Amino acid sequence: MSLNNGPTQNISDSETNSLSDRLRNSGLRPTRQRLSLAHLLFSQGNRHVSAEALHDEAVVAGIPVSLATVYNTLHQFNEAGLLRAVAVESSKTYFDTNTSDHHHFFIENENCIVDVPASHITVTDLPSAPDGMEIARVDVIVRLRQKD
Amino acid sequence: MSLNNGPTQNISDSETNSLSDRLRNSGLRPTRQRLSLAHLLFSQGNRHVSAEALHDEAVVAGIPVSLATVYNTLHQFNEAGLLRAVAVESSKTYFDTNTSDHHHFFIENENCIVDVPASHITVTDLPSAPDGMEIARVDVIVRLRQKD
DNA sequence: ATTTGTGCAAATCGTTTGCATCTGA
DNA sequence: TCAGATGCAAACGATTTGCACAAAT
Repeated sequence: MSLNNGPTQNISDSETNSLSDRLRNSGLRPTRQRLSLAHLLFSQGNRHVSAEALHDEAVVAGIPVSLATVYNTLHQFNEAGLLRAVAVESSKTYFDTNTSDHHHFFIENENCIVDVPASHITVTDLPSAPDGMEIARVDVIVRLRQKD
Repeated sequence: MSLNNGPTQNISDSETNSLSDRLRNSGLRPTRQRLSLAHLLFSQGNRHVSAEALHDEAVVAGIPVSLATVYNTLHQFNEAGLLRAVAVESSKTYFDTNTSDHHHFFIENENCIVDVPASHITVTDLPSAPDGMEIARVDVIVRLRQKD
């Protein structure tokens, strides 16, 4: 059993250690909250979460953390390259735990993001960036809707 | 001179008539506000405006219109296909007067959207949509940042 | 006359911030 | 110890909504 007081989830000591290292390597102190959130984010394969959703999850898992801290943490993880913010519709921000080069489906009436299967989608004929600018990233969003 | 009471802009009767028809064809009553906003939007080539910006423009042009009406109008135009909402990330929604199939540059520190020169960008290897779904649209956003 | 649109101000939603308190190194 | 993290509640900006009034057909 780890030293965490509340959480009902199980985090092995070895996982805690590797998460700690990951945070430390990004210049972030491995605090209880950050470790717990990292566990929720990174131990379940690729995920696309909003701040609210992650906060709800944490509360359900018995992790004491405020919404403000969830926002802080998500942004810090994003800046550290542990996560990637995905822009779909400007109301809510989603964070993708898959930071490799890939694209997304967006299911319009469910407000749900899914990775496009790897190796699919090729973008060609990219125009060159205007003078003094460079291309930071190319995002492709394939918007899906219910047929009929 | 048209019957509009306030606006300092010049809208010819023939333009008013064609805008009227366009609105009517979309099932929208050609009211003073909608005509004036349509004029601002469609008489200056391709534009990418936010609700706030358009409202400011209208106020400067002497068009009496409330911000709420600008929001309503933009959404109605969007639904009618006269405009296209572009989602980037800045927490603000931009509306593009170019409704044809094309893509965008997004200049990161200026929060500014620019059309990618026509005929550029080809997307291939598109995965097929999951069962019961169809592709509504494919959006490509080329994010630019200042070099160095 | 009836339906639809408009303005205003208040309400809402996602997100950020200020500040006192706590915690990890 | 003490910089850095957290929680809370209040502040915020963009957008929406409710309702009385005005305008279009």
